[in-house]
Amino acid sequence: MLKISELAGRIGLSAHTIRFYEKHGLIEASERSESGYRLYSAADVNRAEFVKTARNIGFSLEDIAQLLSIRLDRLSHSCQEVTDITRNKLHEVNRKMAELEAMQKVLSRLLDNCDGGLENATHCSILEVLDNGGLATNGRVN
Amino acid sequence: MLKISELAGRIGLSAHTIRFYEKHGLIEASERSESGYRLYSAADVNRAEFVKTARNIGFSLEDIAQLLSIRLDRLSHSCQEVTDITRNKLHEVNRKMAELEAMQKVLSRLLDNCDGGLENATHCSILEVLDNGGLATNGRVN
DNA sequence: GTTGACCTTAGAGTTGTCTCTAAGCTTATA
DNA sequence: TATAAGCTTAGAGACAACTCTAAGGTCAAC
Repeated sequence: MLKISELAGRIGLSAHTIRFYEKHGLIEASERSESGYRLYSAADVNRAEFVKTARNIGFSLEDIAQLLSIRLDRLSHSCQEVTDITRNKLHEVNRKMAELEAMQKVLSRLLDNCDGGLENATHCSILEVLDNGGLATNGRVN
Repeated sequence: MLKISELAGRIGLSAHTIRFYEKHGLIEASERSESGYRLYSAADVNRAEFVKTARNIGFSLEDIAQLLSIRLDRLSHSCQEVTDITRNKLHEVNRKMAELEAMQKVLSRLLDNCDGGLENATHCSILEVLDNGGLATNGRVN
């Protein structure tokens, strides 16, 4: 049985975070010592590692809570429920990527058109674009 | 002179948000009516539009505050200061994109390897991967 | 037996960007 | 003149995922 900081070291989370996850139902200690310390069994460690892996992949704590409840009772849940969660996450990631790509393009273009020298900013092309409502080439930025 | 909701309609922000931006020094009303209503001049509107455009591009409110102070006194600031802000933002965007791309790859691969059928989740390959610490092909995921 | 590392709890603070509420005054319309 | 829409303020609440604090109990080593 591991104490909280041992578990923390093992999976690469702080003890604070582990308690935080516990409060949100993600990780639990199946026992307590006489003095009240959390004690983690091998199964607890596995569960915590599951949480950490899912977190690393990018699942939200809420996603992970759902995944855990499926994991806990695989017979009552379909494989589809798992792929749904995963697919939703992928869609979310794709949406954010598209946003970031748009930002990336605009920022790159702003930088391309501006020499960025040490002269004063009177004729800074970036400020001009911002003043004029955005880049105007293929449809407005905003 | 425009009242707050007129400005709001014009630039596509809520009056709430405009007051919020004011509190953070981004937008200001150069006058008040006798009854205390905010009144926005053409210059105020330009400034608000600048803020909106910069926000649309993805600059943070803090970035925008800096850009505004440069815009307000272009002679005392260099063009480089503007490009620095822009370049930092671009780097931040690139960093986030890389993270999202990693997530995208993992999620896609998880979905590829799982049929997602209505059968129960006993042999769900996604849960298995999560249980085993991530995808194992070219270096660990986590 | 004392030091210092570790554990406990409840709860507050952080970050960024809003979003909303309450309580009350002003303005426009019918 | 009544009513509705719009304005004011200070301040609270929302969201996600931590992160930290205070005040105190426990444990191992020297």
